[in-house]
Amino acid sequence: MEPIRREALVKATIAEIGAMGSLDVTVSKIAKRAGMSPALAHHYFGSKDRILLAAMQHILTTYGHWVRRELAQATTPRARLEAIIRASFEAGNFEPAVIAAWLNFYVHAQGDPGGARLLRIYHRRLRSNLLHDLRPLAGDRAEDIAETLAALIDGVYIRHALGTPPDGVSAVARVTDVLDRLLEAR
Amino acid sequence: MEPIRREALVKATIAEIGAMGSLDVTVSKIAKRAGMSPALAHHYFGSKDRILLAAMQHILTTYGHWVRRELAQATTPRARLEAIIRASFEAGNFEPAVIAAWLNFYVHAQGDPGGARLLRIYHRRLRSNLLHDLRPLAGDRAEDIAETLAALIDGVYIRHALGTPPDGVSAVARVTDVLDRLLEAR
DNA sequence: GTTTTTATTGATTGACGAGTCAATCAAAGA
DNA sequence: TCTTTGATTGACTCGTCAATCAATAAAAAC
Repeated sequence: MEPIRREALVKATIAEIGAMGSLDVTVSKIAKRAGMSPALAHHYFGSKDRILLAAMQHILTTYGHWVRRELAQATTPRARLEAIIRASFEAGNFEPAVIAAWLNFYVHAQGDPGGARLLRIYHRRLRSNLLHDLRPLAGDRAEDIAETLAALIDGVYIRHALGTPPDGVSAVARVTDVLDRLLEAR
Repeated sequence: MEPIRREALVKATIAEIGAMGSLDVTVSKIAKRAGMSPALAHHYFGSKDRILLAAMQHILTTYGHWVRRELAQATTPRARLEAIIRASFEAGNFEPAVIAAWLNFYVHAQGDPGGARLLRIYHRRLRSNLLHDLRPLAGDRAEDIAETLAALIDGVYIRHALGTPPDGVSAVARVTDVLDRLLEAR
């Protein structure tokens, strides 16, 4: 029973965050959405913070799946880089719930050590993924380019998430274009 | 008396946001920090949202000053572009309070129309500033480059604000480097 | 068939915070 | 001097929400 309830709560949490557009989300609403009493949510997670953290973790895990799925189809370093970029702009990332969760994640990472830890993991993973395939293409400029690409991915994501209507395809095009310019440069 | 109180409240709000690391900030705490009763804060601003909005506006205004100050010393389009970039990574932007305010600003922009409006203004201003000096250098590629630079600035800012210790100088270097690569490319 | 364990909830508590209001205080006019 | 007006506050209301707990139902173990 426990794993079922936990999963239901995590999904309900993400949905609720999406509906509210912020982390100002009540345990009661989450529980109701998951079809149980607020008390039961506390029973399984102990506290509201733990529920939110589990939701963040779930989103990162899902993102990890996308990266691996895209990577599986790529062979050359260049193709693998594009795969990583494509995973970052997967349509699922622009679901309102996911956008809201990411933004709030950023906020939470300032104070909550658990959130900060998760964010560091995401940063490190993205960086090392990029680095692995940049090395053979850019040599000792790889680290610098990786940092730039990572920042660009975050920036483009935020702009698509907030301002312009989300468009994964053009987002990928923008980042890959910069990638190519940086690679061709001496 | 009114303008004095309003300014004190806005400053106290920013300080309090910085101290708390989030927009979960109480009117009471703000008022106490500004040396007055909570009731008085309501008297002058009407509601908590208005106080927060005024704080955001204040941050954007300050940023605008920095841009103009940097621009005043630049003559060539290339120098002006660098000035805009430099303003975005001014040390003041990395004050914990300002970082917290920006991040929360992003979150709020999702739901609150006032916040969304302010964010649009910031986006448009940055874009048109960049565009103005990119046109003579990049012709019809200017719009595309402006969009990329804007995203990169946001992305680099967030990474410096959250992860790596903030370093305005290297942030500026990273963005200007990309700018140059994009300009030199055919 | 009885006991133990697990799942579940309704009701409640305790804290906190936004916004209101009536009452004071002080200065500025008349 | 009397009065009006703006500044200011303490006390209060009302709502919300996380967390607790005692009680019940159901299943598992013995």
